[in-house]
Amino acid sequence: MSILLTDRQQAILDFIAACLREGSAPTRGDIAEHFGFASRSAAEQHLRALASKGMIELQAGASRGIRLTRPTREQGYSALFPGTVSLPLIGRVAAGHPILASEHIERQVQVDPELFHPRADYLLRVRGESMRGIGILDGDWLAVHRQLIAENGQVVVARIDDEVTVKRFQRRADRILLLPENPDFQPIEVDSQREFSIEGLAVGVVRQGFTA
Amino acid sequence: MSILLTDRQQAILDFIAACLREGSAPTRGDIAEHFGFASRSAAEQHLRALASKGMIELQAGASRGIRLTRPTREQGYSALFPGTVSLPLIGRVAAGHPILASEHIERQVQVDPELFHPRADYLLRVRGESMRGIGILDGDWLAVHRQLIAENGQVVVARIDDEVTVKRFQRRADRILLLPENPDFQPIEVDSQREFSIEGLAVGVVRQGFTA
DNA sequence: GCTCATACTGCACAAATGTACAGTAGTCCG
DNA sequence: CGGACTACTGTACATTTGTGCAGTATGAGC
Repeated sequence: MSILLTDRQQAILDFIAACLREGSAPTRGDIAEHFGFASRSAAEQHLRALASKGMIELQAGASRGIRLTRPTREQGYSALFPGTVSLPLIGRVAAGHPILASEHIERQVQVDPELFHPRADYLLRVRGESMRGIGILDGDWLAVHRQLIAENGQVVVARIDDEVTVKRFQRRADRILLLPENPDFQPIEVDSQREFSIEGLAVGVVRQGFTA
Repeated sequence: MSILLTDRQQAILDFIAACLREGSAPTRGDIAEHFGFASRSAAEQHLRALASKGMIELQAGASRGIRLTRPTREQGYSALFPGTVSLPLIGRVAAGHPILASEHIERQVQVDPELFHPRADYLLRVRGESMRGIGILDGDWLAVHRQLIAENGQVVVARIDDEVTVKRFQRRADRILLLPENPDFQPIEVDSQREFSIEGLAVGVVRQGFTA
């Protein structure tokens, strides 16, 4: 069995997504009626196919028990997943703890992770003005995609000796530079003495309000 | 009949909202089981009460046919209404047309309007660098709350002779000033010759990505 | 040609579900 | 006290719905 969906299956999946957007999953009868099937069994079989391909999950016995599982990203199904339309907001990161440790999560924020490219995994509360030059201000929420490597010039969330910071990444032959975007700040030079890791890539900003 | 909900009715409503967040509305049986009712009729009657008070809408005959109607905002039901968890993104605003005219809407963006205070009504694509000083860059999406008046110092979306602009608002005895946040730009002075109106208050920013 | 997968029709049955009606008990109010 | 309202129990029945089984037609691949 191919993992790819047939046109028909894709159409069924789209219809299910549309129904969920409207409020509730379709019944077999709804699907049959919409596609002009004379029999609900046709719908049932399509659901089985979609389920076996991992696109949906069927709850046995329950009416309208259809859930989308893994969203086909490019279609924007993500809006239908309660768990995925929100992002954790990370506040003060304590030394020695992973960023996403639950004690750092201030709240869940209703922002679609798929809004950003690549997808955002969490929001990090920015402290300081070192990146003001590219419009990242103190208090802003930085959308971050988790990844361990970066290319020169990318804006990253990095950890140096247990301290988390946002800077532009620059790898030289012999050392790593973390560049601020503010003339009032000095570049940070990372030598091998210090523990260094990249936590993620900055993929966006969310800001609430403006000071008058 | 009071329009206010009893404690029990509020609890039922909360449960329905919770179920919808999980994916689908509850059946009478689900409600009865959750609250320990021996009979599904108890659930049915509560649903009737909620429906007659306008809190929910019942679809006759359909299983799980419960919809929330008016969200009690402060409870965060807004997340359950497909129409209210997203904001329209406004692109280029054509002269002479209201901002929210449908031809200006580029797409719907999954961002919770309640994230901002006051609530955001739409997102406006920012053009130009005139507000760079407070971190509003070219291409950013400005979250805007519709309102027709503003106080001195607030960042507003204003319309001057059919042109839409984002500036800091300053009312003087004899004239109105629109102040940029960028030394490369000059303040705009609005005299009585020109048609002027405030479209809304800037309440936040959403940005996708950073240029390397 | 045979086999396999897709895409359906048709029938059937049991469980889930919506819904109506009758009745009990407590509270609040005039 | 009687009446209205809330909050339930209990029974019953017609649909709606999920689900299984058998069968037809079509196209792709060997």
